[in-house]
Amino acid sequence: MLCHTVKVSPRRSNPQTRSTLVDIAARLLADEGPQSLSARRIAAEAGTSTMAVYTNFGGMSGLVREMVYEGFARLEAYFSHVALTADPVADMTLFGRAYRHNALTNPHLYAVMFGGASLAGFSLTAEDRQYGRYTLSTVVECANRCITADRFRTGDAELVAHQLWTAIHGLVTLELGDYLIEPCNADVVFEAQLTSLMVGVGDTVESATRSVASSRRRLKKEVEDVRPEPSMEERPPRKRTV
Amino acid sequence: MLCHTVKVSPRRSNPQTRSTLVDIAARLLADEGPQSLSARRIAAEAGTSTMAVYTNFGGMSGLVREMVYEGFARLEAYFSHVALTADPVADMTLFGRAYRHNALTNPHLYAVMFGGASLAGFSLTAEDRQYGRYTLSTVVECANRCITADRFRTGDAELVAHQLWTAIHGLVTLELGDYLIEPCNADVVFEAQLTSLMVGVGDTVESATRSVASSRRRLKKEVEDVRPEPSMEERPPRKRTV
DNA sequence: GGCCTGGCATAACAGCGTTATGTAAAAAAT
DNA sequence: ATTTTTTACATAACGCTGTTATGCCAGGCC
Repeated sequence: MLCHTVKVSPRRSNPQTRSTLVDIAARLLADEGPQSLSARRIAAEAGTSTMAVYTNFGGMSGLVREMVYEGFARLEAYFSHVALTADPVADMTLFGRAYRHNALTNPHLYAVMFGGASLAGFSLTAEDRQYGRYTLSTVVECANRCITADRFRTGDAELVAHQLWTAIHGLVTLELGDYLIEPCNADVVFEAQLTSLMVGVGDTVESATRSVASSRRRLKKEVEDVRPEPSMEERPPRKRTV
Repeated sequence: MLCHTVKVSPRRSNPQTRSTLVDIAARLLADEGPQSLSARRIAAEAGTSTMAVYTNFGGMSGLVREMVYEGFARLEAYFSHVALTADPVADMTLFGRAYRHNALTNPHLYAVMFGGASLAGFSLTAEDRQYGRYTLSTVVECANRCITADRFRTGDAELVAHQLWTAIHGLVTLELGDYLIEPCNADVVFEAQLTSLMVGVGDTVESATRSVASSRRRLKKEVEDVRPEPSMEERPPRKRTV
């Protein structure tokens, strides 16, 4: 008979091991790039064997997926600190700034999340992408507020959100790829693009310019100062094996 | 040694070997994706040893770089078939369509060129990126024509070109990453984005809509029907061993 | 107490990019 | 025409990768 298999729990995995592995992997990815992210390296720094990666995550792909979820959570955390003000277009452009800030803060992770960078044979599943797409719902709501405030022309908030998302994503991707240099450096293109995007979907040049300037002023306090709080669980102090 | 198979080994730089390797590598990348692109696999399919990759390209990075240049040339070939008409905005949006068409036709190659996908430890040099950025000059010229025709507001053609490039690039990247699904599929977002982008940099909604529709009609004849001519050298007939 | 079960260490396997070495053929020099 | 030099390529090895088969042994259950 196929298993009503059982909840006998003989030996629980060390709860520290799992988070330690993710922690180290994230640090390696951030500090030394995707090339240095190997099961052996991670295991060595964690003081375990490579098997820990397989019992905890089923392989390197599982560990990378864990980090991707962490990355989505971090992006959402930034978004959650964007205040909803009486100027929805300023809020919208601040979402754009938050998106870019998150990408520049975790460039390698961002490349795995959205850039299609294949890390150790890892590739996103449809479910993973749905997770990522879900983050957009905040932006869709903001687009709705822009429409009801008569700042945006179109009635399709989801479509507008996708247009803004893809545009900002492209800028960020090329910025991370060192494609944007003087005189059209990333900052210049980004600021111009924010205004153009708002105008493109219906705002006037004057209003858009004002809102973009307003969001620039709000950036530091509402986004950059956000501390990356421990997202999944409390980070236990690093385990040191002798 | 009883190597009775082939006698085809002129010692001075067999001209066939080099192009055969690039040819096979390109086919592997296109048909089976980046994972299948290994020196051993390429050498096996070419009937040579892996050393051929090193004497001809200095390593896998060199071979990948060769393919990237080929990819740039192909994009430029598409661009060169965009006619310069009396409607510069229609021309401009046709450049956008050509850009997207090129990316969808060579998705894996495009990912290496612009997406920052690291293939076998390959990464673009500043020179490589300059090569890629050079392709933009055609778009900059077109932006200039849009400005002098009073269709675009801003005076900085290079900046406008960068805005359009990054926006379209982002859409294409997310499309290739399967992030754009119903109801906001890639086609829907792309068409809406083309119009919005033109409006964003100064065109009126009516003119932009007309020009976008015009470029849609021109797409097949001026872009999709372009045949990928042999770019680097004449492709010799594939050499068959045994 | 003894079960088991499952986390993890050890070691092996297949594959990767790369390189040291050897060979033989083409080009150059005689 | 012969010798010398050059160099493309084959072979095999090195160190690396992700993954897995095996075995030990620490725990929660009986």
